[in-house]
Amino acid sequence: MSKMNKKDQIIKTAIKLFVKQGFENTPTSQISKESKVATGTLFHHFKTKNELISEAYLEAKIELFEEIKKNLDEKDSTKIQMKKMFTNCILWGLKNPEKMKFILQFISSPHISSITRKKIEDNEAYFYNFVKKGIQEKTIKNLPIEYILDNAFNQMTSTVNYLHLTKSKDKKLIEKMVSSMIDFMS
Amino acid sequence: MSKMNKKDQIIKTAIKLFVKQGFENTPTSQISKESKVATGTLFHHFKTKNELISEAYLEAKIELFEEIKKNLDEKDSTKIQMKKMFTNCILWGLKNPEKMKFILQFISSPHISSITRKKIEDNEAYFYNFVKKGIQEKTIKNLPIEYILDNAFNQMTSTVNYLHLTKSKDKKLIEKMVSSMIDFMS
Amino acid sequence: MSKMNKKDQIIKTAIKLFVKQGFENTPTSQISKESKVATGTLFHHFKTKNELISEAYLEAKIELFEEIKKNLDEKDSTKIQMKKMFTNCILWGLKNPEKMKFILQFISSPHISSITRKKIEDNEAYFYNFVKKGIQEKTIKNLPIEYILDNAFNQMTSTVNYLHLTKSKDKKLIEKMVSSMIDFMS
Amino acid sequence: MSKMNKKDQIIKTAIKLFVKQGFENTPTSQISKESKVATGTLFHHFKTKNELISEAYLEAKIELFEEIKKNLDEKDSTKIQMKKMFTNCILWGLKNPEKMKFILQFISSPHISSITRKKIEDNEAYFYNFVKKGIQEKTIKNLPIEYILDNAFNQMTSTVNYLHLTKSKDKKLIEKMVSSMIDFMS
DNA sequence: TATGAATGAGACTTCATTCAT
DNA sequence: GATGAATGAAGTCTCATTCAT
Repeated sequence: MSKMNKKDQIIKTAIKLFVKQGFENTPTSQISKESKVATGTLFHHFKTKNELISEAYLEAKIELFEEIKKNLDEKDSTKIQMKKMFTNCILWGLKNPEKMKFILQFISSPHISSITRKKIEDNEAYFYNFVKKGIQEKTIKNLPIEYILDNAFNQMTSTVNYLHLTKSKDKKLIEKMVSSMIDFMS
Repeated sequence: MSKMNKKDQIIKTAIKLFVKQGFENTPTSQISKESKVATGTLFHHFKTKNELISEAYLEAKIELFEEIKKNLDEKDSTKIQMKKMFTNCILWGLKNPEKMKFILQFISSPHISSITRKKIEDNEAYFYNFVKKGIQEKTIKNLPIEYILDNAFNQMTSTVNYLHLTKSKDKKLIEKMVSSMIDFMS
Repeated sequence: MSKMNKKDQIIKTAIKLFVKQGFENTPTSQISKESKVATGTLFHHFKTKNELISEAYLEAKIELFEEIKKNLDEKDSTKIQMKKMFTNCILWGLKNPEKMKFILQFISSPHISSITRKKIEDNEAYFYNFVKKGIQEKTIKNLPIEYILDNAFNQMTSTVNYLHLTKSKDKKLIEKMVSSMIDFMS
Repeated sequence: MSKMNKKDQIIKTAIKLFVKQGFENTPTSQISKESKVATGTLFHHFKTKNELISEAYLEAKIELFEEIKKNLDEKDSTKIQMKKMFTNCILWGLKNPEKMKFILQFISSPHISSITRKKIEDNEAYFYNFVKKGIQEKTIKNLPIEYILDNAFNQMTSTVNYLHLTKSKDKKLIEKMVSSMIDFMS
């Protein structure tokens, strides 16, 4: 048995189930049962189901952010870094297609508390600054930063979606898609 | 007040509420109450809640398709037609932000029946052929057609979303966004 | 089977159970089961358990009021009318000791909605005016009317309680008690 | 701040909350939180929630009894002693409206253990004997002693309640009320 | 076509109490 | 004495859907 405490065990189970079934179709009873804790334990750690959803979402989103930033070298050119980030994201998305959908689902969900949104925005600051610098350098088009970020994420979603649906792992194709996204931005 | 029949009134209310609250958080009872019809009436017109959302989705999507195709001249170049379509879509989205959000929200919803999906695909054929021709002409990048279409729609969503949030009607900005999308595609 | 509709059947059962067990110890599930209706039916007629409690309370209280006013002759002297009312109340209380306790229990309950309180006050107006007239005639002591009414009800409660506990039906004793109350008031 | 120990702090908080919300609507968790002790601490001092209310009730009632007996002079006439007692009670009630309400609310609560009831009865013996003597002397009406005691307490409750609600401190009024109660008894 | 009372499975949440630390 | 995470039975309420009128 892993040495995970009950709260973490609940979050882990919740993510797994939300990803598989969507959160509206995942009763708290199922989460507690599969976490092997009592119903009361879940509500001891999370006042409401929404609070659990928020925390689970935050955890998933932070995982993705960390993944995107992996192996980034600030000495590389903006374009190369962008390429790396897109690729990181797509590869993670292909390995975790359901988690990717899960994150997408939540983007405009009323379940996410404003506190959680704030924490996510803090994590997004890194990307915000990256784009800002790119615009200043003229490597990235002078469009509103929020627009660029949102759009980039949406494009990655389409990409992962397509690759997943067609079960394609064609490296050339992925490269072409990434370069298409870079065309959009620069 | 328009002389809308009960069925249309129900669809209109449903879209409004689904967008505001999400599908799972909108009881049919609320839809019927706000439509000023009896609960039985809703189920008289739509066998199930899923059938209601499927019909609503189909209706919204077809309206959008018609709008995008408006004033298109086949004698124009592919690029000019593309520009017109993007612009048509964005303008419609700005005029109908709720419907646009609704379409976005339910793009990959498990509640939309496969029959409805099939009908939508039939309507999408026009755009599919448009892209196909563009690729043959080499005006559009040689990427999978489904990917291009999905991506294009996602980009328009981001765009409408951004413009709507910032309440911007800046024509120059819209033009830049449209040209960015065209860069992506060509 | 009685020709009572479901709503009335629910109220009747609720009063019976609230009286026997107290309302905090009476689950809505028991009420619906003993009323032979579905859980949903109870909540179709009463939005919340509190709404049911309020209506049940109102019904019991109005029954008592009607009972107190029974056989009253406005041509009688104030004292004779008072005597009749006290006696009516005590006899009803002895016949319905549980209902009497139920009413008492609720007097300052937070479960009773303000709408219900208003309706009860309307019904109490009769007694208010009776006391007012008595004070003007100098048959009743010049003390605040609300005070007199509340006190009178409390005294009747003590009386019913005592008689019930000791299982006494001693007519002489009851008469003495009534005359004691009248002494208090006049 | 007084240097109250945890047990007393719990009782004090419990009384306050029981009066405001009722027994059934006051979770032990709220009591421990507002007392700034852990949940376990509450159950360390009181085996069950019922034991807590029993102890709180006993404590409040004994405090009241002591207060009523204050400054009593056995050489005074029964009437004068009665007057003093009524006045003592009313004044205490006005100073401690919450405790007074608490006592009233739980007079016939099934949650008070029979052991506690027995202890209270022992304390009531003083008043029982006082009334008994009064009846023998013919200063007090020949009615059942328990009835007289219960009724007297109920009347004081009404009185305190009225004075508290109207925020009246009118000495003349209080005197009239006291004399009304004495009329009832003698 | 239209109505709305009736249904009952199942959802979320509460809460007194225990126990290892 | 003091702590607070853990428990799980039981409570209130929701909601898509049906059906007699």
